Amino acid sequence: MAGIKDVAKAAGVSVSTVSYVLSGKRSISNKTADRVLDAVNRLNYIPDASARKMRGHLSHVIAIAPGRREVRHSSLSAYFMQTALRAKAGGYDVLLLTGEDPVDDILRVAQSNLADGVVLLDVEENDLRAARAAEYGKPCVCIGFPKDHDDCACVDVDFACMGRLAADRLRDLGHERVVLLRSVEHLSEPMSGYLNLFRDSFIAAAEDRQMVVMESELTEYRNFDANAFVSKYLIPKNGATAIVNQADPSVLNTVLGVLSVSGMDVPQYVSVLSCGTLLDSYPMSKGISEMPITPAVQCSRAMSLLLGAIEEHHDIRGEVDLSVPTFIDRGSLSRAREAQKGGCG
Amino acid sequence: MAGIKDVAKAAGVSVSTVSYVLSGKRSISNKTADRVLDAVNRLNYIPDASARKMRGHLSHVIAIAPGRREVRHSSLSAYFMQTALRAKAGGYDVLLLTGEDPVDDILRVAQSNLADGVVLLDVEENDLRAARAAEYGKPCVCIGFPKDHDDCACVDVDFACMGRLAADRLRDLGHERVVLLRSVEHLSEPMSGYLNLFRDSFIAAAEDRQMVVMESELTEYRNFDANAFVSKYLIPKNGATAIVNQADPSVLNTVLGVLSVSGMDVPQYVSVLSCGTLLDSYPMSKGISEMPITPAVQCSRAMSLLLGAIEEHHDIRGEVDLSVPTFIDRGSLSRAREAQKGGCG
DNA sequence: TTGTATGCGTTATCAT
DNA sequence: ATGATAACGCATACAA
Repeated sequence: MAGIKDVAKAAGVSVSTVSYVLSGKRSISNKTADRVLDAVNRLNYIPDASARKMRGHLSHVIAIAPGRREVRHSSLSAYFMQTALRAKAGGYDVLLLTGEDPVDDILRVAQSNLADGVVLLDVEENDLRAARAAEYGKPCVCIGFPKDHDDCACVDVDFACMGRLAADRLRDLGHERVVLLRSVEHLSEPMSGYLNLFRDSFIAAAEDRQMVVMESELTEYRNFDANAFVSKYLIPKNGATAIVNQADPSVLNTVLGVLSVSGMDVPQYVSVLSCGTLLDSYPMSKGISEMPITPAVQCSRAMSLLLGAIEEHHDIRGEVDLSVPTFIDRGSLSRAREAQKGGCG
Repeated sequence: MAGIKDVAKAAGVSVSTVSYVLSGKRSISNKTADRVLDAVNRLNYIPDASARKMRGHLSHVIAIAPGRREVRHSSLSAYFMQTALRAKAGGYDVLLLTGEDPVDDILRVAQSNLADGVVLLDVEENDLRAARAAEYGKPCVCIGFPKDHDDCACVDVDFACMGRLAADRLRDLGHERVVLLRSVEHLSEPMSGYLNLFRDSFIAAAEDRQMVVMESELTEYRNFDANAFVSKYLIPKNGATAIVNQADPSVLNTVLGVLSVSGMDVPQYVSVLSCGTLLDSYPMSKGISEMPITPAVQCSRAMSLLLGAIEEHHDIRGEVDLSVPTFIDRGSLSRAREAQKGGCG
């Protein structure tokens, strides 16, 4: 591993000249610059990251902390990769923490200056990592919305808004009876914040609009019975005309299979709207319209905030950045079947 | 951020005493040790990672490099997390690279000494990252089995062996006609190495054993038609008595749905064996026996090799560590239906 | 048992 | 336009 001294020697100049050629922070004659760059290439010189940091006081590394690792989270790698991409675009690398002893890990990498900032994933309503953000001594941003966020910034989709938008959209299509399909993830306590944010807001908005909301039972994955679900909520005369899905794509897929076999076409017989999910990278048996989570958007905003805090010394503590939910039409929504028959409901 | 000087001042000792108290590399009187540790706690002192590294020449960071990010890979986060866990157990942190410009990224972090070693994920048969491992100047281990692995170590499940074991197991149960279910991932060129390793070995072994292997068409996810698959390969008189699945769990799930609806019970009518998949964290509609990929095992071995190379200066270039496939019985295998009727085939 | 001094590889501040 | 050198925070060889 050649160092700056070797380059200087090879180019016949001093170390400071080499440094300045590389940083461009003062004017250098073309002749010396060429000699230096030539030596750099010949020796394959790359500055040592630690030594560089000792002066600049920035490691150009941000830490990313997933939640407890036992939480099933199929979109986790999307958040990892998007964070890494955005970080790299800003000249940063990403350090991946494990999720066990989350606070300890964050404290260690933050206080040892291994990382310049922290991104928190899988943030729960009562999140210890967020609550203790003040101790990190480094800027911290949550992807999610913890109750106690005095010392960190929060970036998330506006799930309360999503609930209202979902209710509006279905009501506008004449749906008056809706069933909410939820899956096992909800069984773990404390429930993941955003799922409940959406649920509560959706139910409130739906009731405001005189809609009836049924909720599927919460079961273990393996015990989920799509036939029972369809029989109970969709077949009866007063069954739902629309499904709002919050469950795992696979659970939804199973339901779609039963609907298909039973001749209950989507969207003619029943409309389906999936909320807070990420279906586009997932092989669904049928296109399902969706108000998705948006890892790319959230990670991008999180990195903007974080880099602003690190490099411009912005104080981002307590900042909240909720983004308006997007809607992707994949053709699984239509007017409610009664409304279709009876006219403009 | 308190430094070692602050601690020394607060404890009324010299910096070297503080350093030695913390490292335990020479004996210290209890009295001073207590004073120092007290000061350390009071000031919340954590040594600076970069300064420490300047002496030790180890950053205690390993880089993990996923393949091209557009490759769908639902188990990616399992590899990330397992690597991070094993690394942390050895006192290392994990730096997550992005997958675009893979070689550039690796060169940068390796040559700048940001990372002490490299783990390659999503390794393809012709993998540029593995082929150029010599340039990294740091030990490198692949999870996967590239053709050119002169300059890195390889850790993987022995997929060739898995193919033989799968053929044996089915043949022992009297299955003579088997259909191989594969999914869209295979469409991208070059095909992911391990999928083909298994396929080729399975087909060869099956033919050795006088079995007939059919292969499902390769289609896009959204175009996969489970009904057509079942009609074509399972319903005919000379249809398959067993399915060997290499496809995405969701694709398999769809097939299981069709089988269930058609009254073709698993395993009474048709046996199912899933190979090279990771079903246990996945909500299948029915338990499926499996010879799975094993992220925890591979990551653990990869880290052992890597840390040995980093810390004991073992030369691991060219080493290949293939682990014997495991079998998980979830009750989806039984004797072939003809064999059941006709006796000991 | 403890303290002093040096060096790790850079960058920035002087000086030339 | 270029060179010499101090300083970053720590670990260790050496001195006491």
